Amino acid sequence: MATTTFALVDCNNFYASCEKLFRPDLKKRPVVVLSNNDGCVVARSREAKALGIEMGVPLFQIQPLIRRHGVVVFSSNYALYADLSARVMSILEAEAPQVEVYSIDEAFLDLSGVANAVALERFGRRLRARVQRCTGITVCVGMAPSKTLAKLANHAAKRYPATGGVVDLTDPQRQRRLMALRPVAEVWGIGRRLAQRLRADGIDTALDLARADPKWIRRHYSVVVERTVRELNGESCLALEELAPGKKQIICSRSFGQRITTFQEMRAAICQYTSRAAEKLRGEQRLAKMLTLFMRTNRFNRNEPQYLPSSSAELPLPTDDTRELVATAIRLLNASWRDGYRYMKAGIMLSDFYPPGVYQPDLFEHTPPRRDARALMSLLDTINRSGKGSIFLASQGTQNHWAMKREHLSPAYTTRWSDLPRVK
DNA sequence: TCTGGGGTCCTAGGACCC
DNA sequence: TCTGGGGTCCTAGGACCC
Repeated sequence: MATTTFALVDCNNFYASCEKLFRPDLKKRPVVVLSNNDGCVVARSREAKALGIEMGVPLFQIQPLIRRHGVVVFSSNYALYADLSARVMSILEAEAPQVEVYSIDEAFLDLSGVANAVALERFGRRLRARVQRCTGITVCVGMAPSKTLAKLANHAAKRYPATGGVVDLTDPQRQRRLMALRPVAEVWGIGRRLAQRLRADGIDTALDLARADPKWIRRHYSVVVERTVRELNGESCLALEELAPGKKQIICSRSFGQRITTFQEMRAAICQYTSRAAEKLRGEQRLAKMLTLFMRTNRFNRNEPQYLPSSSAELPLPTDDTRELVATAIRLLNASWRDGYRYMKAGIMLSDFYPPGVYQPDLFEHTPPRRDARALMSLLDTINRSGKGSIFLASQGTQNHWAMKREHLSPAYTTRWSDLPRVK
């Protein structure tokens, strides 16, 4: 049997690179991209990393650094990143027979067809050059017999410039040499908590983990960590998944640009989130039977009274009708709202999904579905997708001063005609 | 003053059934 | 009055990922 070879292709500093793409003047400048609400740093260019700006750090904590070094700051512009991501992925799909799009900036490839090490390395370099030429985005490529090792190979490709951004880790000797150098926390699937426990057990490097007894690991940790051990030893336990499995839940939640203190504002926000979630649900072609609502005060402020209610309701029948879902959300809100708190964040979650037409109601559930619902909802989605304007329920409100803060937003260079970059 | 959003999987414990 | 053991389903919480 031929062994499998996976490649992990990962875009370098993806969001920051996207922003730089249309601003050649920023080529050598440190650039950071912020989370929603301009809260935290979620992407840094190479120059920004060199300044010691950490992933996830709140913006206000690095203001002095930003001023001192002239760091250029962007709000996140998902329309831009999603569009560039699609371009990168389409190139990968043209070059490899099987591709799993793992996230917005990375994909696993099945390279089992590529015969030997020389060919693998050449394949990686060609792929990298092609993505660079066609999109302007730089990627790194790691190749190995399991996904976990391919991840590790990719890290090495990023960390060691001498590799030219491509690492073939199919050779077991080479795997061990690299694993001896890398801390266990860098292994895919080992987060902060597990790394801490593993270190207490004397497992410091990736190689220490690879050499641990899988049975012992299973007993003291979990089947997940056991699988990681096997993967580090070149045994592929995680298959390539070309078709994304259907979602099991849909969440729509946001922190507010300004704290919410009134019921009216909260109701408008909840209506908006629920409408958006219903839209996503219809996009998945599913009906939901369960809706959960949650609200949060600011957990970072210890001097403030805290309130974090969360409640769920079952719909009489699975539905994707915005009006029914909004009515249910409002019912939950009425029950859990308390005056006197400064709410920082709220959200709703849809779960317990059914494909249309299969749900078997019992004898006593006979609320007839609204007959016009299907047509109305699909009309709503068509209009809102057309880009010519949008329609929404009046309850969503029109004056949302709590809306998301995006003070450093770049233009929609690739998805809006009026924002097309001009060449002078 | 200012701290993201959207997901998945596993496990332990309780309820319930035979 | 004595009072088992095993299976399944559900949920909450924890851990991880990007």
